[in-house]
Amino acid sequence: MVRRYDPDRRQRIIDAAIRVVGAKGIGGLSHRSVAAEADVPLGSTTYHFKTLDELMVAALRQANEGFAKLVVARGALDDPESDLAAELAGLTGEWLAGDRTGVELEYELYLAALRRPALRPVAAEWCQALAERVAHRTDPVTARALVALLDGICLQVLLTGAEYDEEYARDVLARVIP
Amino acid sequence: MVRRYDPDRRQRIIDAAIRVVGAKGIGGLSHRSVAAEADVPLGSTTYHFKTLDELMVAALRQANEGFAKLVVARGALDDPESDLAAELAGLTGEWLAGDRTGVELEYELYLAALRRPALRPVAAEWCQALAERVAHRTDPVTARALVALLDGICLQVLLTGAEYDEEYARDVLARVIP
DNA sequence: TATCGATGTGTACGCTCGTCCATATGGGAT
DNA sequence: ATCCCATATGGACGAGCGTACACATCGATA
Repeated sequence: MVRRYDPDRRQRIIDAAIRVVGAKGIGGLSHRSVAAEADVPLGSTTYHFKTLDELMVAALRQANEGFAKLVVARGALDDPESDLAAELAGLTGEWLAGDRTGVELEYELYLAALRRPALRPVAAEWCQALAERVAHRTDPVTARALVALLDGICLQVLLTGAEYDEEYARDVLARVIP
Repeated sequence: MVRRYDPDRRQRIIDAAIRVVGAKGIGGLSHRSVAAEADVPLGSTTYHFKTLDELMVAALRQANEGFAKLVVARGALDDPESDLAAELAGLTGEWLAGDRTGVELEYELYLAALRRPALRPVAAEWCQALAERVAHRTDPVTARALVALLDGICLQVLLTGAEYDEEYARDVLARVIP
């Protein structure tokens, strides 16, 4: 009963949900775990998000924006003269080098989307947004392939625990570009 | 109390687990759901598989063999004169065209392994087995890239619900091969 | 045939979960 | 100043869960 008026409650719940997914995975996401992480009563999470899907969509959509911000902040893909393969490889390297939470969360989204139709649009948004951005520098078919290859490379890194090899990534990405 | 002696009990439980994962996803896998699917009492699943991880590993490892069988049955990747990109694209097409259960299960495994260390080796087995097989026809670096690209393409198909475009796959795969 | 260990069975415990709801509160519209 | 409704709260409910355990059964071995 400490905080009866809390205008940012909803946002804080979303932030807490992202932390929970980062720490315990999507499987660990529950109204209760989020409520505890956000330090709000259970009823508060169920009030703002009637269903778990609703909460997941909100959290993962916000997480997507995090990656988009990295792209913009890096100014990547803007310079038409730059080496596209190197840009993508570097961008991915930066992404993987930073807080892995965001990366893992992104691919957990993929997993969840396979089974939860509610998440499909969010997953589609993410890869389409990147593909469209890349398409400015090449043709749509190549852009799609580049995104697919990057997905595969990231997955291999996450699954095998191997170091991300930026040079390797740049090399094989370059092969895809006609 | 119908069947007191049941030598194939363990195998039937594994088969049931695969069906459960196919139908409800890894999240729907539980001792109870598998017991119901296999038509055995709860205690039977906990007897043969002390933990859920143990059951999942057994089920997913068996599922992996399914794909390997497809590769062998098709005789793919054997003829050194054939078009490697076309072989891979065709193999993937056949895989995606058949019972989607196996495909979805494979990627659920992939992504579940992100959070469950027990599954990492099984996931690694799968992609390494394919990569090694492909490596017979090209160099290891290229093989790894081909597998990554295939993973990305499959994910895009599964997530967007789009048709698998074998021609497109063959094209971009060919670009990766030096 | 007697015995033993592997296998099968049923149940119970304690936990977390999603969901729902009656009630309290207070900011903003009137 | 008053009232209304969005917001906040805490608890209750039933379901499903993993796990553990005592007991039953049976094949194999001695």
